[in-house]
Amino acid sequence: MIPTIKDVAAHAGFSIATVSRAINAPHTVNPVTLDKVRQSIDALNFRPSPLGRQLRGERTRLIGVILPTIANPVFAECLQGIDELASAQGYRLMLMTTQYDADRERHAIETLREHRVEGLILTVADADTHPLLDELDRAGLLYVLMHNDTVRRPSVSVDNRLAAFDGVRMLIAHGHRRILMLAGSLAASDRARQRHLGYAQAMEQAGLTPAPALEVDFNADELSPSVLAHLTSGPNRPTALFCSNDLLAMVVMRGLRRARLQIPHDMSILGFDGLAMGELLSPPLASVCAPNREIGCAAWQRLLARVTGTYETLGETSLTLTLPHSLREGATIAAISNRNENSPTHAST
Amino acid sequence: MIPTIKDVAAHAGFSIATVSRAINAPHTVNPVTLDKVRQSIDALNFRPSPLGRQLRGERTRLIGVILPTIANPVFAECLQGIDELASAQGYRLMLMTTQYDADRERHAIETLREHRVEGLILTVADADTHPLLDELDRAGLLYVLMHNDTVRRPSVSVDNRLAAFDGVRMLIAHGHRRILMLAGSLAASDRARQRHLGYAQAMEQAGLTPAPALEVDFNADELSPSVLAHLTSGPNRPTALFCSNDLLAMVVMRGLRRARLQIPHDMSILGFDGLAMGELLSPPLASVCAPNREIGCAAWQRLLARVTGTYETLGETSLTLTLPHSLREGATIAAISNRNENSPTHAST
DNA sequence: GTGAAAGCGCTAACAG
DNA sequence: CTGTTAGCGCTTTCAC
Repeated sequence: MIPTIKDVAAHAGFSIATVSRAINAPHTVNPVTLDKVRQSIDALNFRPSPLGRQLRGERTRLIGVILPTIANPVFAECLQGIDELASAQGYRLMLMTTQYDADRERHAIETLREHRVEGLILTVADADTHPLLDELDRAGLLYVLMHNDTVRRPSVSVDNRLAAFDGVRMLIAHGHRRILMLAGSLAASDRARQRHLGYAQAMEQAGLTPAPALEVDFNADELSPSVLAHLTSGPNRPTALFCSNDLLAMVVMRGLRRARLQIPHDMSILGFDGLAMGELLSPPLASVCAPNREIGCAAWQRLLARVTGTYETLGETSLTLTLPHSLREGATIAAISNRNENSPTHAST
Repeated sequence: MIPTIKDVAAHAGFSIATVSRAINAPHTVNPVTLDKVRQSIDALNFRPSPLGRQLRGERTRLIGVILPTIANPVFAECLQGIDELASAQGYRLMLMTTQYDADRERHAIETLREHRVEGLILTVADADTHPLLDELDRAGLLYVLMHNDTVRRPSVSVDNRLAAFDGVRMLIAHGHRRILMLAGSLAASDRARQRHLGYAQAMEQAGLTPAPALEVDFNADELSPSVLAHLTSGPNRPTALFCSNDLLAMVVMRGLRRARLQIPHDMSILGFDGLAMGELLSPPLASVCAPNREIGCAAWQRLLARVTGTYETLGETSLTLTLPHSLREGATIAAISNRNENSPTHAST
């Protein structure tokens, strides 16, 4: 059905070796022959099978991508960056998602290794303590992490601690003093830790007391009563929330609205990620922005450099690449004045 | 580096054939032998190379997925559905995006064919007139379309015409009479056409005059002056907008807000797609909802059924599968009363 | 400049 | 029950 090199050889009246050469080393074959072979190739619409090549020990031009989920646009944005460069450079992507599940991560890596991917671009929960990454190191399978905040492994990320620090300082600059950090419930990720660290440092620098991150169930329709109590009751209720990612911020905002709190009047919100979509919200979501697409692109470039052995020419010495973050001052942050901070709308209705 | 079946054979002291049998037909080999072989497999951490199998003419267990983009969550949601079933059933996904570009579509299909994918799941702009799909038919490469609205080719979709019809009737039921449809600028897609048809039918059935779809530049930060003029000026300005997809609706809403229009007070908005994210917006986006994830799942099932030749057992006779749509009555739609519909906020300020 | 042949990892006859 | 062998599509010596 699909023509093979044999069919071309037969059609052109030459051996398969000549056809192969015509494809891979045109200058080594007689121009007349070359022309005939090329005509046969066109006539049969032949494309060499990567399978044959791969088996022969050639490069597979296959890169594995392992992401927690693509439901979160952060990862979709990274993937866009990777995909763009990959397809432009003639590489294929094999995609697997894990939902942060260790079994699925293991399975994904195994599967992709079987397929002889030349390298892996991935995001895991916690890079430093991830046993599978040690295995990859041992097995010599090249990889680059995205968003994982580690200095021990090849990775591309923002400085999560510093970025969170800057974000929370912005909240403080707007007059907020009681600021709480919210995190997803399965959030034992390295970056969530770093972000909390940055939060704590910003608080302490301003003479404020940081609190542990409050865990929020990502998938629930409403905020849990206990969380809601934390956020709304008492004179010590927070005036601003720093959410460990934008999607969480959106979920939290919905929960607050349902509890009749107005944003930003009754509560300011700062997210993290800088989802493109955040700018479309009303009010536009303030966020600590990571250049997600660029992170994908950079991860690709670094992986490819290592795969092709041209890593040194990149002029990079360190294992990790830290891309600059930025702050999006969306309208979900209100400046606060001391006199009205304790009288939320819902209390007065 | 990576162990082959030979290494296992040598390690276990049997022939490669026995090893192969131990893997693929354990019952045909002596239990004692089987045990030894399995120990060697574990010891060497051997996993059979799909390459060898594929080359041998076995099934590749590889499915190609071609999407316009993953920046639009509609497609990300579909992909989630596909991925979930695929990985559960031991298939691998090869993903390529096209941005609706014909060259990239061609290239994606070629590439995936070279890799001997067993089938293709894809979304194109216009399925009926797409020459590449005819080629696939001719070449015997199985595929299933998602979201494309056609009866001529295997596809899974909602009834876009009917869904739009229902959506616009909802707008009419809320008292709207001047309803405009907005579409993305490169929107010569089959589903956009069907959605406009549904819009037009709903309008006519209510004795109203449908207008051609107004094209909006998706990527611009602001709505163009000419579009804005259409939407805001004169006594005949629309009171409701039917946007051909949710992302467009979000862009349009931002544009309207920047023009100082309040939603839904000054303008009601209805989207199409039912993005999960829409419910997180404020106000929650009203939308004609397609079950995107289920569309992905169904496309997978149908493709797999055709690939494995069990299509008949699905009990389906028609080429296309139409999944039910639903209406999400978000707060972006206001009921309208005739007396105030001509005095938008911005005119009175 | 071209062809014959080996071999990549694996499965499937076919022998024994 | 197990081993030998051919061959999947391709590249690459090695002869000619």
